[in-house]
Amino acid sequence: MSLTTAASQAYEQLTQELDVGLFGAGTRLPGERELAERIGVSRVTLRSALTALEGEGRLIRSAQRGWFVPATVLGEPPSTLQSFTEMARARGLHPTARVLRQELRTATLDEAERLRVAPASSVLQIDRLRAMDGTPVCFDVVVVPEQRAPDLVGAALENASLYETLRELCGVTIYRSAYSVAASTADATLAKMLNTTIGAAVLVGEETAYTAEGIPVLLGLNKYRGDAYRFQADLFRRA
Amino acid sequence: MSLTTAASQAYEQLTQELDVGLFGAGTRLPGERELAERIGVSRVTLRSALTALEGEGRLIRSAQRGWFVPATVLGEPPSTLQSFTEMARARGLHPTARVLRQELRTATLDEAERLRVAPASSVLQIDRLRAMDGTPVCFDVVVVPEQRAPDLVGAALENASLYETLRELCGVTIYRSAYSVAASTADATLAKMLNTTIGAAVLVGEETAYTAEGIPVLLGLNKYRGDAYRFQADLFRRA
DNA sequence: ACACCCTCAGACCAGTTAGTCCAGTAGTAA
DNA sequence: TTACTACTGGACTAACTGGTCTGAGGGTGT
Repeated sequence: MSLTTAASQAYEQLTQELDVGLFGAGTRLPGERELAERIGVSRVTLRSALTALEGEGRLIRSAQRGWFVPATVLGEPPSTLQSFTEMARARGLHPTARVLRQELRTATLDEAERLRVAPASSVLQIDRLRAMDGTPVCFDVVVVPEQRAPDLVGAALENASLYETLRELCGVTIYRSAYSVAASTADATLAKMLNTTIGAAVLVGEETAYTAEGIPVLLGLNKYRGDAYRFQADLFRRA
Repeated sequence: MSLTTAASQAYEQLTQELDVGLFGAGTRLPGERELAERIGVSRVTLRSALTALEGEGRLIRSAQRGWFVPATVLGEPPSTLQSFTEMARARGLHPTARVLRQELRTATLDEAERLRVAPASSVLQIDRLRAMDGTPVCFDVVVVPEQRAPDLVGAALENASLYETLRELCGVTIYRSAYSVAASTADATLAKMLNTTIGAAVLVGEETAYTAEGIPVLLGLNKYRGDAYRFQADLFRRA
């Protein structure tokens, strides 16, 4: 407290005033000039204190507008597209992916339509079994037109993130995905793969992924163990 | 990309709201004054953001009339969220809702926390059984704090849309919902209600709905027959 | 003596804000 | 039709904000 420097004095006083709740959450602080005068330091010194508080996340700066007390946000991340790999990492788990199949074939009529490519053109199908910390969680089928990602055909996808590989190897960045999920139950084959029982709940996700230009580049079918996965999103209601 | 200037902040928010389809294609945006207030920015700043969006062709300006979302040019699949009622209408089916329970009780600790109200404060619980053309499809539990929607307690909710009732009767408009879905199976009670078998696939949705100000006003739990409902959403990747 | 760092007051800039006034639009009632 | 009213975007102003830079004072250590 009896630190002699003006900067730390300003810092201390601001910290205390924030602790006490003198400035309500989400509100704007008084202007720098006014604050500086009240605390009894110059604006330059005041700013160094404010910047320090910003570094600690206790204040938010907005140029030409003012300093704001962060509003207590307890909200989840907004409707963002998170890949399996990213989600696992965010939870501190170790994601793995075993490739069961990776080969070229001709597209079905339905696939060609959804991917907007010529019927019977060449597509790459990839079947993977995905696990977190060794526990199988998801059986995953992906279909990509060869012409939109030619370098993916022979790529090493074992334990790799497909989204990241697409971006780094093929220069294709996924921007938006149309996603739908439904509930189903496991048949014998799936039950064996996911190490669960026949009839167990399964979450089935269908995905069509697009670039920012609106070009469809990927069809996905994910079958998650019902007790191991939860799909999250933010929805907005139309006015 | 997190420029702190107010203009770019407004731009980012508008972009996202356009992305998630908050404003339907071809519709008029709310007035500049209203938009500015909601985004928390002055009208002048808002207009610079709107002008930028216009330059990208994402908005159309019409003097003295308003700002419009261009009608979808390409075959962009506008796979926005379909509410229960909307989905039913889209298929030419007749949606109904039978109220099984509608009474006040005290909130659990968990509910109080999620709704940000005092523990043990009064909440209204509504249980409904929703059907399409007479076929039960969804069992639905909703919890609303009494203080945030006092007029809902005795309201007639039979076959009504809860969101619309909230808005018209209580002046509460839902802006965003944090939604999560998981797969499960039906127990005896649920199987009987949904007219299906024990062990059948069930899609369980959990919702926390917020106003534009970020105040949580509603907790929802929906249990859909797995063979009768499919959850759809567009997801976006954060830049 | 000197160099160095902290602090200060001041000035200027560009972005932001609240506010006012205007002209065109749309809907309604006479 | 006509007149009226409420609302819309368009334009502009004056005041204010943080961001940046300058030059001067005042300590401290060498």
